[in-house]
Amino acid sequence: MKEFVRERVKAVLRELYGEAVNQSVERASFEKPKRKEFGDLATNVAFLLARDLRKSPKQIAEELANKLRSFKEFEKVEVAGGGFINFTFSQELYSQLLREVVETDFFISNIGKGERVLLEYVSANPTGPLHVGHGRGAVVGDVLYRIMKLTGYKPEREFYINDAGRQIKLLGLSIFLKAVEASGGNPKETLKELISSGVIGSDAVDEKEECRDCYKGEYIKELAVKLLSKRRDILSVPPKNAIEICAEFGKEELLKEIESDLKELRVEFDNWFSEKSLYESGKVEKVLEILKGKGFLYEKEGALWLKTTLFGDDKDRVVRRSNGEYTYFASDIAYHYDKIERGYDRGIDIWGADHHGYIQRVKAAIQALGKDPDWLEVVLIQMVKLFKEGKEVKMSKRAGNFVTLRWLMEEVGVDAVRFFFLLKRHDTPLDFDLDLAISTKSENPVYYVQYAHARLCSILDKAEERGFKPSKENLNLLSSEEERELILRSYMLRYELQEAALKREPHRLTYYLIELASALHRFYNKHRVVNEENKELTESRLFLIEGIRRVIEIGLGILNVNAPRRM
RNA sequence: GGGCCCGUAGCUCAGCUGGAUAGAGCAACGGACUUCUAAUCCGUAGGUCGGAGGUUCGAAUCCUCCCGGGCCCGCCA
Repeated sequence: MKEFVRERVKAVLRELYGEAVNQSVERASFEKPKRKEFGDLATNVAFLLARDLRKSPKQIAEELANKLRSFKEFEKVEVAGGGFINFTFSQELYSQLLREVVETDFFISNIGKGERVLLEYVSANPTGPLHVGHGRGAVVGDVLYRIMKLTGYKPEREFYINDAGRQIKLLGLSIFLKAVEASGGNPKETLKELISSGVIGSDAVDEKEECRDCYKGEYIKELAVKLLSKRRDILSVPPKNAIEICAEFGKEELLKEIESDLKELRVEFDNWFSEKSLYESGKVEKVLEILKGKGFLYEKEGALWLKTTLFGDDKDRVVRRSNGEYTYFASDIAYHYDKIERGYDRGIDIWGADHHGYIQRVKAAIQALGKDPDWLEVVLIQMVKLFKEGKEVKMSKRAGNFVTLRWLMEEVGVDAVRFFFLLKRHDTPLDFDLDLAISTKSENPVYYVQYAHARLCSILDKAEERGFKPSKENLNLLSSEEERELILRSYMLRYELQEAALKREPHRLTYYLIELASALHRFYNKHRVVNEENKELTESRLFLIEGIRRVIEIGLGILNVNAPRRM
């Protein structure tokens, strides 16, 4: 519909001023005006042309409007506000839009032009349960994926498993010490022995003679107990091996748990990419070789550094520590290099906002490898805080210092979790009101939208019982303000998806649905659909009802939230 | 000290590649159920868009400075 108006404007411009002005049309906005007196669609194209044509915006707008009035699709074309052109659509055009809403895939478009995009999200370390922050990133990624798919991109979803390096060793040690404790041993003594026998470094112990960076929380103990029941001999194998076994076991168990949590949240991936595989296939060494060949690596104090400062980073970064271990950064360079090699046109990483300092150095590395740093886009997800009865919920029994995603899902249900995570733009902190999320009152936006869907279904059912069925024969009867509003809004799904894809802002869709639901409820309270006296109007309205129902169903489907027929 | 994000109604936030009289929900107040789901709707009230400059036909939106808040800045991930 916007395309339609744009084409008409272009044609008229060409006729009036020649080909040269076409680029202004591409930059011009075609938006639904804020105020209804301004019609159905407005454009600022005259303002943009004013300089080139050396005429006032108003004069240009008038000239355009005069020509545009001849199209029968426009009931009115008016100039206002110093140069805006306001279009009011004809009833016939409205009918056509509604038919498209009901009968076509009008919401699918191709602004992505087949661009291959790799979306990476969640990518939690398999060293603990998922927390609510992971959940927010997961939902943002999942919904963005579906939006991009419908707008002509070719997105794929990937989870990067950090299954190598220090944090996995720490996981092993954490479980091992709990296993010692659960078997009646003294973890402090064990730590000392491990250090004196050289299995772990002396820096692994803090002032209280406890493991410095070990994972805490009940789940470590659960894992230790579970492992003990499977392998009673774990404490009698050499400690170095035992810790490795613990690490491997813990990682496998936690990964299973992460997968099942995500499945519960209805979040899926096309590919699970293992960090470890980058080491095993030699890709980490290979990529460092390349960087070395370009002269971007140097040794200092026994460590290996990448000159990221050459590419705008604050300081150079270590890729291999003096003890020979690679840093997380090293495998991340290899990982992004691998993504690029796999042929994606663009990578979008969804990270927690606390990682923002990391963006610069990864982009620097990409540039050092001779690629465009803009290949990578990073979407930052701000913190989630939970509130119950006005107080912040901070800890979970099981995970220790954070609240698990699973707990949240059990508390408020998956529909509410998903919807609420998209209630704010992803880069603003989210205060999640648990009481609101389980409320079945109008104040709860999930219920508000779902209720609209149930209400629509109910109307369709009732009408069917009385022998009415949707008909597109007399759509011109749908001429009230509320009906025209609903038709226009329904069709706008197409543009909301485009906007959301372009800006990588899936929350726009939830706002759209709330507004559409609101328009529907307003209509419902003012007009009766089923009217025994007027079959034509009833059946036309049923057609409209079916259209709105379809749009809400599609919208909720993209959010992966249920659209119930009854509530 | 440096970097990133944020500051919009009493509260929680939309709107930000500049566009017309700045929006929504909640809370407050007043109304609407013999009618397809009142889990709804209508109305009233509520604002120097943190502040000051600048850019221009036009600024909540872009630029500079300042104030306030959050996060990050290790041979951590």
